[in-house]
Amino acid sequence: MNDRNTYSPDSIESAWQQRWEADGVYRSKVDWSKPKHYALTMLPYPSGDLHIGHWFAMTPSDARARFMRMRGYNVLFPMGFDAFGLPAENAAVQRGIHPAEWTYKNIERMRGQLRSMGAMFDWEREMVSCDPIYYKWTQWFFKLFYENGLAYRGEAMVNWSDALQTVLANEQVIDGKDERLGQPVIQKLMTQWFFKYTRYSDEMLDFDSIDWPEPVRIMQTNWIGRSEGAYVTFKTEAGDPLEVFTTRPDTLWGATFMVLAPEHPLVPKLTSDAQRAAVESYMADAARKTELERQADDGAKTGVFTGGYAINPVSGERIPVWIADYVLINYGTGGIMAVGAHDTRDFAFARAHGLPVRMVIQPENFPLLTDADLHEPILEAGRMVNSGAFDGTLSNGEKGRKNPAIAAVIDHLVALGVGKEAVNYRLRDWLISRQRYWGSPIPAVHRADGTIEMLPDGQLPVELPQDVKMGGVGNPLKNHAGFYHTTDSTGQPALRETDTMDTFMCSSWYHLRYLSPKYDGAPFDPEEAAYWLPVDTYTGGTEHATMHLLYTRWFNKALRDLGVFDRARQIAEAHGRDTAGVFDEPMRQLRNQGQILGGQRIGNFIVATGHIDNGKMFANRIEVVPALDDVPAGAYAGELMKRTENLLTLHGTDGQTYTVELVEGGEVIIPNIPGPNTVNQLKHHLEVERMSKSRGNVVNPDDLVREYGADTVRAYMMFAFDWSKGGPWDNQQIQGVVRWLNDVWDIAHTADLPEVGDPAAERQAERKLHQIIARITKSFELFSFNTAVAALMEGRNALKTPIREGKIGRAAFRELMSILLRLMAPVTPHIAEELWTTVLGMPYSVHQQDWPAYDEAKAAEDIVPLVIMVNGRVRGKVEVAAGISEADAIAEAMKDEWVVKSLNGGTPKKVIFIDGKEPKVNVVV
RNA sequence: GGGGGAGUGGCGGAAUUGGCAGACGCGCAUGACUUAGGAUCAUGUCUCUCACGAGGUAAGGGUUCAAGUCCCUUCUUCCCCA
Repeated sequence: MNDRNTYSPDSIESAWQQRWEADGVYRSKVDWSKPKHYALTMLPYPSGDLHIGHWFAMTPSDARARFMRMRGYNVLFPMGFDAFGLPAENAAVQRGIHPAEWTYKNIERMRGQLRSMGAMFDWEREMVSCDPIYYKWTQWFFKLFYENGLAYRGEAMVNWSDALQTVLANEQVIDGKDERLGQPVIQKLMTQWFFKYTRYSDEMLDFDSIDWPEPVRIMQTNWIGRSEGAYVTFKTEAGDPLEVFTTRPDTLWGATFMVLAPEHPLVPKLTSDAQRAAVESYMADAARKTELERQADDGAKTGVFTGGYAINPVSGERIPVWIADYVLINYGTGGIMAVGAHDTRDFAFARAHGLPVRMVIQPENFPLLTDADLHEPILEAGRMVNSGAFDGTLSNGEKGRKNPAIAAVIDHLVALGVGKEAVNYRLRDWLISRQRYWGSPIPAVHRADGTIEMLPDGQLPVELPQDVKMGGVGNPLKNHAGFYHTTDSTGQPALRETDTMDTFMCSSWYHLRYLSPKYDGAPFDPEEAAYWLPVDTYTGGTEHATMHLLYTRWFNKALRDLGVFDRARQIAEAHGRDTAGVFDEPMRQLRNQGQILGGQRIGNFIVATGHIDNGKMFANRIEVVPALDDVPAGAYAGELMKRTENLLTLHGTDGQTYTVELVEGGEVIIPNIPGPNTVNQLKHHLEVERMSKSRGNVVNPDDLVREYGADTVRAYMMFAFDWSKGGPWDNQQIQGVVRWLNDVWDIAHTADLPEVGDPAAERQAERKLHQIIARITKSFELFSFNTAVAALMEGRNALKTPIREGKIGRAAFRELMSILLRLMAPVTPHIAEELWTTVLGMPYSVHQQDWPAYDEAKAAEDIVPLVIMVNGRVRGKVEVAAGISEADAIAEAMKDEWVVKSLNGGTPKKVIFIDGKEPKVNVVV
């Protein structure tokens, strides 16, 4: 046995990787004679190490790109790095290393790890978003948008830390305090850069031309949040106009109060002297809350009466005006008319503050209730009541003008000059400013007279200065005199813009830079774009459904309208390609993979104290401790496995699982986070989480590759999970993949093949392999990678025994192996190449071969089982010739013992024949 | 609070349009390989039943010749967003 050639991945994998690279096997070049396929997978952030989640996302995408290539497409499958962002700055602060140095070191390391996957990435097309040759064009796009009215300056709330004199990202704020010093963070209005995201709202709601998953389309649709309705202008008692947007103008007569955002400009004027103290105190509280906290619905809505009143423009009724922080100033008009009887939130607010409600829509067969009798809002369709001349008008539950009541009221508002029909969007403009160092600078200067000037193209890129001090107080770019103080185009002193761009800006166009990463005449070479665009298949996680994927669609539409694709379009048309709609969307097909979750996190423990009831701990104190040394008697202690709402699951040192519920008002103590915490806070620190470096909960793919080889890890990633779902990591069944590849290796090395085999066995093996060609092809088309690998294993099963028994002859063996190895090539590229080229001596490279042709005749079965059912239950099976006729099948079934017995001499009520590869007869008695 | 998924053996998971539930694996059991076995091979492995058979896809109800798949109610759970 020792002299047998055993499969050892290390001895072949890196050698093949080097050879493929040297031979340029995966170089993708424009070739108008072939159909193209641009396969794109979301690029990684260079956090330091590739984790198993990257393998899970990328290796199936790679396998599919390889499959497309074997099917005759010219495939582009590039890779790069989304390299700007906060973690690099954090590393700089914590370790005193420059963000650029940290980032490039990580990139270097991750390139090596990515190569170890054996993916078909074309490395000559790599892009790095923090490289000046990349961000030069990010800046160029910014300028283009600015010059065409798509970029503007506006005000927005930021998290401001007085102690650090800087703006913080949401994730740097924990429970209202900054994560570095634990000092308070407040909300502050600042002037910042925006893109006119809402410009394409309606177009982005149209998904007809793209094949994207339904959940993503729904999420984007909700995110954009188009609502049809009307603007209605109320008046304050002082006569100031007070405009609100409503989707329900048909309920205008039921508006019994109004609610404004605390920041609304009319609030000071509306506020009565009696209410002034309460209003001002409420406004101060609101300023301390983040937008997220303000919107969080805790049931009891807070709010304060201003003491002022407004006049309802249709009824003339005088109604009170309140302020509440759930109404946001930068949303809609910053105020709402409240109809408690027909809106859930307004109803809750009215009941919480003792405000009146009035029913103005009466559903059919429903009583007309008074304020006191209304126990919940009425959301159904009905007829208008209590609405003057409009009583009886049908409100059919539709939105906008399709609703007769809404249409009638809008017409009335227009006639009175107090309102107009309007469409409102939940979507707000894209705030792209970041008050951070590690991002692309904005190529603008502020002149002394307050005007803004963009730098000429020749001066791009504005490079980030290298000699900055990170981690101090204030903005490093403002503190850098040489960067901050500059001159304008006329040589006058000016201040450079110190905001940098949101990294979503960088990732909105990276798929274009892959086309020609070194090209200097434009963001991309139009010759390349003409051939490759758009992206045909984009793969990545659902977490990007509403942010990145919507930004990149917006970006693409803006570029299209600004003529950036014009040259590419001309070139494509010159090659006879139909370009209708081609440049409207960046990615034609999108598919999402799920997430690989980590196992238990090691190193953090919890001690919970309280009372135990029925085995469950109701804790009034939960403490995070470094070790379980001194556990008080009666406490539950262990590692945190899981958290849902306020329920924790602990894994005790005794192996038991404990359930802990935090009681109302119970305290949570986490050493790193001072002050009172909630169970939610534990999430940041302990929970079973997404695998990512920052959470310190990592299965290292390098170790797996060292132990099993890249092919095994690739195949396992594809085999062990439903790709669209993901799941908790577990390497239990990797052994099955190891056995499979060992078997294939041994099969390929079979030494003593007979010259002539057993024809029946050969035919059976051929049939099976042709069946799996069809199944694997289908699986790849559907991104169903686990069934593809399962079918490949069946291929092994079909060959293993007959070959060992000497029933497969030399010629048949070669043919069968040629099919199996080509089918395996996308999944396990190294072993497939080794066996194909070196062991069997077929023409290099297996990756440049055609996908095996499916022959239906070869796949066909001669004999199939006929399933005989009585009343839908299987009662018998007989072997019949494939393609049996309905009459013959029924005749066969009628002979069946069960059928005869069940009929008991009578005739069947009904006989159903189901044709197909496996025919069935159902006899109903 | 809003939105989107998902519930199938001990485990991961299969199952176009409704058409033999449990493919392919893991694990486990028994046996073989003259010792051992984290190797390999063979057989078995949804549950109950000696068996004939019966039941079974979170729970309950419905449609159908036929339901994991369609409809209604309930429960559990994950993710995203605010």
